[in-house]
Amino acid sequence: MPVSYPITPLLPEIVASLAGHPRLVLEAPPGAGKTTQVPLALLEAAWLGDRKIVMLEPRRIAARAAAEFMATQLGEDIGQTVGYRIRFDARIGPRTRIEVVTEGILSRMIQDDPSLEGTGAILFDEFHERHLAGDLGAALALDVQANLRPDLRLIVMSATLDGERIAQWLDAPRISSPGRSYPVRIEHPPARTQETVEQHLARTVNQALRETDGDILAFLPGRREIERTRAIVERQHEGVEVVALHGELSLAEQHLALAAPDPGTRRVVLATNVAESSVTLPGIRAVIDSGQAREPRFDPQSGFTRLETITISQASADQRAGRAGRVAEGVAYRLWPQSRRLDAQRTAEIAQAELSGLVLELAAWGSEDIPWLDTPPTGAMGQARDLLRRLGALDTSRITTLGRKMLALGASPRLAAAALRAPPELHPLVADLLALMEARSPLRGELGRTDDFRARVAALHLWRDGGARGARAGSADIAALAAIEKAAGGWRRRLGVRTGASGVPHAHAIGDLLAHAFPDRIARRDEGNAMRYQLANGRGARLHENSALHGEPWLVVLDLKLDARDSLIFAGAPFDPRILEIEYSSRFVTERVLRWDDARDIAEAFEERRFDALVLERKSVPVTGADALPALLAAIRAGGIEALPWSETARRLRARMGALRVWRPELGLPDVSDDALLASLDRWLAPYLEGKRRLSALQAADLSQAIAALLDYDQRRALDADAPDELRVPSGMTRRLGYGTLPDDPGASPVLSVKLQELFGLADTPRVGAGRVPVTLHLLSPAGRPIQVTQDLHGFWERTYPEVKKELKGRYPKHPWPDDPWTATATHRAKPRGT
DNA sequence: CTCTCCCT
Repeated sequence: MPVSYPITPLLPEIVASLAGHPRLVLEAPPGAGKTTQVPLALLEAAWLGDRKIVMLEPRRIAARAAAEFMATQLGEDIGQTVGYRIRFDARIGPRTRIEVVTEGILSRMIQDDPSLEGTGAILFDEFHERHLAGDLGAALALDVQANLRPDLRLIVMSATLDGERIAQWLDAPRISSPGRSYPVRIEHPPARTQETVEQHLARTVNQALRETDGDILAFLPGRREIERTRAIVERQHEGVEVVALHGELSLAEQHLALAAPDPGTRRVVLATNVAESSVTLPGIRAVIDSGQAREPRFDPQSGFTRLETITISQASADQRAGRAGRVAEGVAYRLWPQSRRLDAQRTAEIAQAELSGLVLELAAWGSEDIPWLDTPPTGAMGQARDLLRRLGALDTSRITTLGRKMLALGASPRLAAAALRAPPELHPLVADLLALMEARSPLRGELGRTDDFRARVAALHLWRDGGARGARAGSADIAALAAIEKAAGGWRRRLGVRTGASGVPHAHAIGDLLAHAFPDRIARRDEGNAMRYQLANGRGARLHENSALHGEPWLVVLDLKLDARDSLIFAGAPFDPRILEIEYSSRFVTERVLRWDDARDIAEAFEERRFDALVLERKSVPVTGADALPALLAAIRAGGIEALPWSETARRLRARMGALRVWRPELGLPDVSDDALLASLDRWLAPYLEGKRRLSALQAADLSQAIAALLDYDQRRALDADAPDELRVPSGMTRRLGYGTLPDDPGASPVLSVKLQELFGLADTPRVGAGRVPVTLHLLSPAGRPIQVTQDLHGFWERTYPEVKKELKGRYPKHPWPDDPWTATATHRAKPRGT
């Protein structure tokens, strides 16, 4: 008797649509029967011939369950018409026509046989989850269909789907099926001011207990929030069973959550996203949704992935609410305002994940230009290529032989690189590391908090050697160890190893192997602070207070919490730094590094030996003229032109040059302003710095010479003539000209300070600048007191001198004060010479 | 002193 499903009436339409068009989008909510009924219906399609159907499932449990369900429906055993293929486990027979596979398997199948010989249709189940492997598989399949296999049928199936966009991407018709579920009433209980999510949720639990029958499922972002909420709910209610459900729980604990509660007991399940898709809970009548989830976000800048608490999408909210309507009408309480708009769909994993596995697949495929639904972001792609080059999987952008082997091994690129570098005698240990690295830590209790990764390996070995009694009571989850051992067995088969590792490997064996997987996360202890480490990628990290790794000089960091300052190391293993010399000799550089020590006013040279950003050795080396020069010039640029040892001579020389440049531009004198001198240090000053290590070794005389050398011979002669240092006055003495200070006004008239009597006999103001600029006379009394400032000596003699003379005569009677200064003899003494 | 989930 064929059982009827909501999707059953649509099956002929689905088959017919695919006969006319090789792609289809099928939207059907949970309970419609699409996962099991569609593959069986396609089996009868004429266009399929005797080809196979491949169906992708995002989870191994779902793949196995779907295959079993279909086999049962056919009245067969699994491995006959219907089989499955997941990692380390396949039940496929010679007659198998429907293969249910997990997402990673499809890219393997396509890479191994791009024409997909013998496959007539591929179904992508639960495509709305938008896993990385699903997106890649779909894009590869579309590429195959477009270029090699136009007859290949592709069916994208989903519960909640961005149907219009997907249909456009696929250029495919859409068929929608009703589901089999009951109506769910949506409520938005408002939060009180200052209320935490946990308090709000606990209050809503009370409301749900009053308003509904059956069990309550609440969604929270993480374990911490679950524990806080549990504390509040348990305080408020007796006779209510509160169950936590999250990924860190043992299988036994998860089973407890899934088992039916005692009759008459209301149960409240506090869950993370596990309960959104992976775990099915019976008997839920009310859902309480915090609207939050935690998701990994890859940061290409740092190369690390961190968990972020995000606001869920509308599709997730609907999925969560749907959990309340499986058995009867239900209620969903949403802890956010009804007015808030959520994003329609969740962000695809491809947009926010680490992409080294994807890039390796694409390198093997030979093209990144395949029909993506969402194109992978360039930043993460670039980071992935860098990592793959570092691991030896790519040279520039082509896949290497090692890269192909890594892909064939089927571990993440990092772990695959480490596995393939290991000598065969270590393969048993490698198998354990692959299994342990891919699983959550099996350690529990006190030991669960250790950051020494070796403790996980030790727990596995103890358990393997001595069974459940071998593992110390309470310090490890036996079920988790069993699952890890199963995976390790799979890796052993793939590596061609018969027996598992046992006993205690030497202290560095584990770190030495894993260092090959995380060459960018090699860490060296700080010299000053034993809790701090420097990572090879240039970042800082620290151990937590009770670290078991304290004292290790070298670590490979396996897991950390990213922080702008020092990240916190969650897991690591010590290793022997000699492997770096042996295996990564090309990443060592020895470089001369020059530094200016401002406090000591000295250029220092070091020879540094580095591994990436880690400075391993630094020794002082003599500073040669050639390499001190850049440091000195940089120091001068930093300190400014005034920091140079300017002598009075040099200052005056520079001032005169500045003046003449303005007075006689036709001479083409160089610009000697601060900015111009700083900008051209390497031309005019560099020759005088040669061989010097300290700035103070630059003598004032050097600077004067360097300034003077800015002029050629003709300019120098013009300078002496037209911007002279001093002027001879009628008394026969020479007096200095005062030039303005740069850069105030380089062309200002220079000042000649002179006693009045020294100018007797001089009719007019002396001029400089080839006669273009009168000097500014500061006329002084015999005692040097200022009498008058003027640029018009002639006018002074004529108009002012008669007045001034009277006064000066009284005050300085011993000095000559002639009535006719034009013809008088100039003197700098009290009495004219020879009188 | 800590973290959702999934997979070759």
